[in-house]
Amino acid sequence: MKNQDVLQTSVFNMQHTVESAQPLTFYGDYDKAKNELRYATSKDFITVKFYGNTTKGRLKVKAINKSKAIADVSKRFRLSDNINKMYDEITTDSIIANAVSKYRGMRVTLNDPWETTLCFIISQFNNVKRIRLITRNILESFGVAVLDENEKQMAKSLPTSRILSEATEKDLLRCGAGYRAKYIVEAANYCTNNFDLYKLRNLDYHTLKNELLTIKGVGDKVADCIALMGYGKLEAFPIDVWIKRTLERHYFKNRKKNIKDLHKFAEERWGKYAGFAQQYLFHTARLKWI
DNA sequence: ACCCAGGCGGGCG
DNA sequence: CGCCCGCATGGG
Repeated sequence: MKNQDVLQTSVFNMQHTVESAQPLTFYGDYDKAKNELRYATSKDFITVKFYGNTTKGRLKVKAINKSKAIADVSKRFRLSDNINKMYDEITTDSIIANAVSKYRGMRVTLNDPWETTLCFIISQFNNVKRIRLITRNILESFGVAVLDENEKQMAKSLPTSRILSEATEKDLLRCGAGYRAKYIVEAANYCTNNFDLYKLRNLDYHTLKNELLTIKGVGDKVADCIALMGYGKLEAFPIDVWIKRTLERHYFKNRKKNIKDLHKFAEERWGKYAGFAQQYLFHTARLKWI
């Protein structure tokens, strides 16, 4: 069929999704004018272009293996989620309502566990621009060539943990990773030789998070990011500086709260979709603060 | 020049 | 436990 390369969407906004600082978007290439995203998987180079509006649209996918690419896009953007139900569950107040109204259609993406781990180790005590820079440098230096039918390189995909376990701290310093360089090498070694990220998919959220915390360089916040965007645990609620500030400002009259209390607050208020709520609060705070 | 960034590990009390 | 500090690097 002619339309095999098209995915129908409803309540989907690619721009908000891509611009909200998620792993796919750290190493993918997004053209805002065309509303087109290009990214490499380990086996293909996918171009996905959005047509239509948030309420109703379609995604046109180009790749060597189109059916697999379609499946990848659908999974990454979580297109089969009942997003309206999720909005109903998280819209507890005007703060969230405004964020949802502004960024309706923004999805929490579902990414490869190792890629997510790598991206969020890099993210710590860093800004989005530099996360993207470092990720791109690692992609350039250690990425795996993705070939077309004629054995010609189309792109590079992010290196596996095995590949990065062969790298040295110095190599990663050259990529701009700074003091995180040693965390990356250690995590790559650990996830290659002692700890299989791909066997954790069936764990419940709390067990998963405790497992992830055994990786050096992964603390409370990064573990939640990995659980949320690498494993799809929507109840995971990463608390970074933006979320902490925005919660304190809007829900605690600017009073300082500790991380533990904020986790408790988020769990009680947004429950199993706390991470979904978090993405809206984060994106709003990051773009609009001051 | 100074401050900040999707925090974390380690050390100390 | 909880708290506090140093940490690499580039952009505003």
